[in-house]
Formats: sequence, C-alpha cells, structure tokens
Amino acid sequence: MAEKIDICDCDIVHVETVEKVKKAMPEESEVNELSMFFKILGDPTRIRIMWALDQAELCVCDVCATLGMTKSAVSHQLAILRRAKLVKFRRDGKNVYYSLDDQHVNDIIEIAAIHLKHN
Amino acid sequence: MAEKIDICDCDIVHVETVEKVKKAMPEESEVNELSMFFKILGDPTRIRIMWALDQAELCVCDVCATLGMTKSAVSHQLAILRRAKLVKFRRDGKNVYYSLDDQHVNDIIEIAAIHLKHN
DNA sequence: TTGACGATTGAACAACCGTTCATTTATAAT
DNA sequence: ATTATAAATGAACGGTTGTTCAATCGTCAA
Repeated sequence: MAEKIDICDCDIVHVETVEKVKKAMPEESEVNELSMFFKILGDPTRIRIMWALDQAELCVCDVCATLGMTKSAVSHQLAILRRAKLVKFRRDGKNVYYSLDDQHVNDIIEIAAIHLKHN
Repeated sequence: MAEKIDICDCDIVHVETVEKVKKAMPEESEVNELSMFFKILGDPTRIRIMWALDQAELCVCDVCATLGMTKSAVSHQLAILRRAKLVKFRRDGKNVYYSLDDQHVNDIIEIAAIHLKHN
C-alpha cells in the first residue's frame, strides 16, 4: 500500500484510488477547452455583455452606453467573445450589431447564478 | 432618437433599447460573484482537481500523484477552491482529505463539457 | 474624393495569476 | 523532546490580462 510516485514525495499515497481516478480523467485538450470556456466568462465586463445581449441585439455603442465603458474597451472584449464563438455579429451600414451565438451559453450562466444564490 | 450618452461618443444609440437592457442588468455584486465563480473554474489545474474529486475523496498527495504536480502547487490551488467553497476537507492524522463541497458545481462543469462537444 | 462617424486594432502599462522555492505548521512515532 | 512526514504558507518570478491611448479601417453622405 506504500509506494512513491513521480514528483510526489509522500509515502502514503492510495495507489489503487489514484489509478482509478487517473483513468477517469479527461483528455488534456478537453480540460483546456473547458477551462478556456470558463475563463472567458470569468470577467465582470464579459458577463455583463453576455447578459445584455441576452436581452436584445445591440450595436457596439449600445453596449458602451449600457455598461458605461469606452468603445475601445468594449470592442476588445467583444473580439474575445467573438473568437470564442460566444457571440455573432452582423454589419448594418456603419453599425455592427452583436447577439448571442448560442443561447445555451446563457443557460449555463443562469444555472450558475441560481447555484450562487442557494448559498 | 439621436442622443449622446455619457462616455460613448456615438449619435445613433438606440435609447429605448438601452434603457430596457439597463433595467434588466443584475446588481454589481451579483455580476462579481458570477464572474468570480467562472474565473475559479477558468484554470486547467483547478478543473482537473474538481474532476478528480468528483471521482473520490482524495488526500493532497493523491491529487499530486493524479495530476503529476508538486504538493505546493496543488495545495495553493486547493486553498483557492476552499476559499470559494467549492471543496471541503477533513484532517485524518497527518493527511488532509478533500472532497467536493457541492455536487451541483460539477453538474455545471458537465453541462459546459456537453455544450463544448456539441460544437 | 473628402470628411464624419462607428468600429477595430496594436502597443503600452499596471494589475493579476500560477508555479516554484524556502520556510513553517500540524500530527504522529521514537 | 526530537525526528519525520503531510500539508500549508509567503515571497518572488515570469507570463497573462484588461484598460487606455493613438492610429486605422469600413461605410455613408456631401
């Protein structure tokens, strides 16, 4: 039952349990995608943008006015959300309108919000 | 319909829409809690720890062995998860055993994982 | 084509984050 | 008490992140 494993300098590792848990671990790529997804939502500005876009399709200026932030700051954050495929956009003349790319994402935000309230 | 609002230097803001969306925005504290929650999950090491603890209660050494990381690194991350109330712990002699504080959190991780696969 | 305006982009800067290293604490055994 | 081991902690480091500022792009009107 006592055995040394790699970097860990402990004697009393529960070898069988660790083996079982190791096998259940997801691929590195899946872990990275998951943490990347959460990291994107891990910023108050981006949460507020997602929340706003859940109410209505908005141009960049609308988002600025809603959040009280500069166009540049908002645009940078929208670019991040766009790259992560969380929002989509269409151009209409000089304005660019943003909306949620997938309602499912805001379902997750809502579930998390409910979870935090039950606490 | 044309009006200047605060910082935003645009003329063509959709005033009514913005007012409607503004009213639907959550409190600053709720936004902060939400983004903080997601930020905690926004790191591959912490996702792996949560995943591992979803399989079994583990001592710090077990987690080290599972992830192939040093005790110090793991302990720091466990402290963050502890402060966020995502994991709980109990001491048994020289070992400290960690487990999920609330299964509901891993439900959210699983929902996100399913969402990412459908993409 | 020129000017105006909405939006995007890149550089820069301060603040933040995760790991490492060294040290310290807590517990158990001798 | 002393020693050994599991775990926690603080400082320090390099890398990342969000905003600002300045410049640029895209579209429309004159």
